[in-house]
Amino acid sequence: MAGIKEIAKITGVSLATVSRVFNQSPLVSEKTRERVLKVARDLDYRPNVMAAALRSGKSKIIGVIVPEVNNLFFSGIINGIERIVSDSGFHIIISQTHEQQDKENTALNSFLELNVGGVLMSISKETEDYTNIQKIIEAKIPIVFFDRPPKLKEVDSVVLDDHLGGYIATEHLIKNNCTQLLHVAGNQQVGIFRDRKDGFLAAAEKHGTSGISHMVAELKTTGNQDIQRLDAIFKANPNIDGIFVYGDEMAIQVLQQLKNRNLKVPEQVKLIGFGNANYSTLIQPQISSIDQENVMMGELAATILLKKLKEEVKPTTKVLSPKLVQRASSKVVST
Amino acid sequence: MAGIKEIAKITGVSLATVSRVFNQSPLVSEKTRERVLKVARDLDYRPNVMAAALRSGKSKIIGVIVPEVNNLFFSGIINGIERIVSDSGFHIIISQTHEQQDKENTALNSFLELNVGGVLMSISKETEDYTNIQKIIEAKIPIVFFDRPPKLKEVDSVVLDDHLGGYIATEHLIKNNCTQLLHVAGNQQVGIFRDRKDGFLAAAEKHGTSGISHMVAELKTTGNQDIQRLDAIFKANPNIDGIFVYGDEMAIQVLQQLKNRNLKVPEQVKLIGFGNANYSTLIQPQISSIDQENVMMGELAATILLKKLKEEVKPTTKVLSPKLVQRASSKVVST
DNA sequence: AAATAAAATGTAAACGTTTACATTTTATTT
DNA sequence: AAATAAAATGTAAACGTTTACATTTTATTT
Repeated sequence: MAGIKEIAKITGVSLATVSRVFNQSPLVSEKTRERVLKVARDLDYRPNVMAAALRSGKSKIIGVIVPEVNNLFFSGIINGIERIVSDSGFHIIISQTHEQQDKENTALNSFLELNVGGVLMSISKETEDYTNIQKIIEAKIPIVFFDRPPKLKEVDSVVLDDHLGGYIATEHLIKNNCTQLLHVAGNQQVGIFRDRKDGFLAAAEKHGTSGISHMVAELKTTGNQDIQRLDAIFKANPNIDGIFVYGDEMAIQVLQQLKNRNLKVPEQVKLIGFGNANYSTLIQPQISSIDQENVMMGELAATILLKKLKEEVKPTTKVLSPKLVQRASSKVVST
Repeated sequence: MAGIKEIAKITGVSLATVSRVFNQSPLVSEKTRERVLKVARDLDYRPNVMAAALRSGKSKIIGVIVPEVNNLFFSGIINGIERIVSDSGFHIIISQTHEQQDKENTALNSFLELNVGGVLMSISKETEDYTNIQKIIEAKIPIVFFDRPPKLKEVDSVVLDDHLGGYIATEHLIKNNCTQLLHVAGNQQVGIFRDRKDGFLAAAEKHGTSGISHMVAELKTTGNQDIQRLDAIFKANPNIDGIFVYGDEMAIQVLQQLKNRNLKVPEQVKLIGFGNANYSTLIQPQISSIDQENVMMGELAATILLKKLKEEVKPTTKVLSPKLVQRASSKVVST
């Protein structure tokens, strides 16, 4: 495998100049640049990233940390990241935390060992201790957070306006003539679920004067117990005609329960989820949802990171607006 | 950050000896080993993987290539790989092909640039040209394939016995009193889908003498056209009482269609999918499926790779047996 | 045309390891 | 106890880049 040395010898130029060509240094004349590039192409030259990393202390690797990879939301983000990073010469290394702080720490330490050039991450639900994140920041490694930033100031992040998402979903139900609203809320420990609920409450209360009533059912456990609690609520409140569920997976379960109670969706009850998961369309009726713009989130986070790798930029927080995706489960049916 | 040099100075031993300690060389006495490790711990020493990679020509990175990361099957494999690799000192780098040969090539070239220590991969559906895979092999980088090996001899691979999977699924239906069997088959270009169909045929034909009849509907397009063809089949063959679908996602669609035709599952028709996807349990009735042992597949592939990294081993092909997961959709209902 | 500034190139050391080979120490055999 | 073999350690070069600093070349100013 040819190295910078051979190229230097053949073109009759020094090592430094060849190196400059590959690092897009402006300090090299167009003529020699072309000559070097030609020879490099002829020799099928590939820069040795390890050597460069060793000398410069920075590798051409971007570390990505997500809670889970098998998840439409995060895999979409990854796709967005890949798209932006792919032709920047950087490599992506993905680590999963499975929502565990210690796995997150392991990943961050890995990144330090690899001298990654930058980090893109969404912190785990469990994470409360930021010392490992601070280590990255202290090592002057640029880091951009997406979806779930830590509670630190002066960090770059790209987040979704979950409050707006909850608001949009609720308003959609109201516009489609629902008057007795129910929000099936997720674990309120999690910030985004709180925001969705608050969005629901804001929309419901805004229209409260015009005969709209609303209630919230917060789910705590996972599994059957929740399902039973919900069923009790449906039994006690047969007039519910609009349901906003905090996530699509649970929305499918809710749909199932409504069917069991012989409630027609969307004729009697309209339903909307959150997340725009792919399985929202597998089931009949297909479930309306709130799209989280995850691909764009990944693209944006990666774009900000790449910019930070080039120049000093002030920390920014970018807030994306979720979008309504209407499907059969919330359609107005003319009677 | 302390390096090998500081440790050498403090312990009064040479660079080489320190290096040997960290590379578990047997050529170092217990006494000095302990002394070195103690000092290393005190200094919070972390080996510089870049330097090691540069000098040795092999990095402590394992490259993993999967078609898609947002997929229960592959993400399970990744989890299995992570579990095995995690405390081996290796880092994992995941690339997706999205079933495209050129993305696969990009990933493989990336791996060469990074001088990965080993590769774990499942080839894309599109891949027919193996030159990039050959490059890896020529570079003497150990490589282990999982689920979809290339048609090359002398390669290590861990695969699933899809034929057996099809057989098990079909026999399960027969045992549960189905006599008019339908197999909804996937694209027969794909080897594993052919195997599943052949397994179905083998099981059905074995019992053909005892009044079992069977038919196959091969799906070609994706989307609505297939659904309509299937519906026509259901209409023309109202006696079908046992259906084996090539995959869980399609199984959900089939269940939907059966419901639309007011056919009760499992009372009138029993249904089983393939893949044991998580959404098989979201819907009512929960769908029986064939588990692909993906986590074990990942663990095995990683184990084989780690062994190859240590010593020369002959290429092996390990065949895993899929397992029946019975749920409500194929239960015998006492009348 | 000489003096100066700017652009382009070159020199050589360094990044932190690994490893072939050499040497010393320790254990084993005669 | 000397001779030999095995185990442990050491020396020094090398992996392929980047980069601070020095030098040369080219362009600009006087």
